[in-house]
Amino acid sequence: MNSVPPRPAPVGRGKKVSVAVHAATLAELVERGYAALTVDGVAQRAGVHKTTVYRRWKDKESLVVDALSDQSAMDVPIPDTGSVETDLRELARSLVRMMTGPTGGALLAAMFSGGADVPGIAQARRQIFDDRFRRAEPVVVRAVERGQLPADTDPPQLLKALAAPVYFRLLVTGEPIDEGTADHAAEITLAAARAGVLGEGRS
Amino acid sequence: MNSVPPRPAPVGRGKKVSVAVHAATLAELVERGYAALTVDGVAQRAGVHKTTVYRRWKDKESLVVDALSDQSAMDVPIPDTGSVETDLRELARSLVRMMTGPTGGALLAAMFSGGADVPGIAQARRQIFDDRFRRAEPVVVRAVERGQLPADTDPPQLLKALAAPVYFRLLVTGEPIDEGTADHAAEITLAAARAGVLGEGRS
DNA sequence: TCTCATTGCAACTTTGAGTCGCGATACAGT
DNA sequence: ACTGTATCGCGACTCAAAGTTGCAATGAGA
Repeated sequence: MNSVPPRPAPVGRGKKVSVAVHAATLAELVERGYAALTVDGVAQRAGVHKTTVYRRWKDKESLVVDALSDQSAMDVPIPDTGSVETDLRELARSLVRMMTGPTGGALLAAMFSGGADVPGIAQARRQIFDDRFRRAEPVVVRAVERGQLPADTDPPQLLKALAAPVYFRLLVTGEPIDEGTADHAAEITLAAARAGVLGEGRS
Repeated sequence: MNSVPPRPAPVGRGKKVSVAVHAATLAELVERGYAALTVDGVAQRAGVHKTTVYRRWKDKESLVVDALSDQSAMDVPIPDTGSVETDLRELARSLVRMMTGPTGGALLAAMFSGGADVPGIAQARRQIFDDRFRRAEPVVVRAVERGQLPADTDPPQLLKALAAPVYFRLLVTGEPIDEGTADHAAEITLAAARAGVLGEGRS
């Protein structure tokens, strides 16, 4: 009967607003970066009033974190070619593609270009990476099963070794990133794995 | 005769002020990070008025970049133990030590936690790394001469491979950094170098 | 000692974060 | 179609920090 349903449909017209603000946040993030992003700017781009944004999100940080979390559900194709070399190369290349694409740009901009010390953003970032690594683990597991890698190879560790050179370029040296970067990272990781230094129980 | 020397001694009592502001900037950087750093806060800590800071530095960015450049002349001990394993491990460990120390903390805070997209800071960062890599190159050169590494091993590339895992932890995954991290990075790099994937002409 | 550059000081403008109250409106259930 | 309520628009507000300006005070060098 539900004499008085507390919140049968609490989302009124807010759904569309939410979507618009999300999109606007990502867009502003790409164009201006986190530091130069203004809530008013996001609101105007979304065709919404500033107050409305503040009614839905606590502050600038929450707004960006939320927009990021939404975007974190990006589909990462998990290669399965039967060869570790090819699989790792593909994995690295899709990472590069993500980074250089417009969507990835927003993510990276927020996560590293200004929001690095904001607790919420740091946490969201970690969550995104955990998720991504977990989904890529099968690639390593399969390689071990095929006998192409040492039995004690630790999947997360291998995946981190794979991603590290790419991020190093992006964040530290600022060198351009392309397929060659990905292929090189795959080579390094493969050599390390075969040498048995990506085993469990290592830091 | 110099009837009217343009600027015989332009630095009046400003020298001490400059030093104090520099120190204060670094200190505030460590405590609050780049984003939360206020010029007024720096000025007060330096025992100087805000206006004075603005008279010497164009804005917040210039102030931080300048303080950073000063600090960039940190001495990196270059190991020479006769063994690549030990040398690389030492190199990585001193990087970790630098990162976890108070001085390194200021650098990292400014370079990545908020100032990543500020052009001046990005440039200063690149310069610092170039310098650091150049000074460490002899380690690789010596190892090649000793026949411990393939002849075509590219020093900068090896050093980047060495640093990448450490920075990845610091900036991306946020995992704690210690000696184990350094040792692991050295192992990975060594395996890659021996496999010949750190040669010249690779991206 | 004398002088001029440098500093201290206070008041000012601007910009963006975040808040509040009120009136307008779109959607839900009937 | 009608009505009630939650949501939204709007403007005005506080607050903090960036950056500027004019003037008075002072310290270091000739």
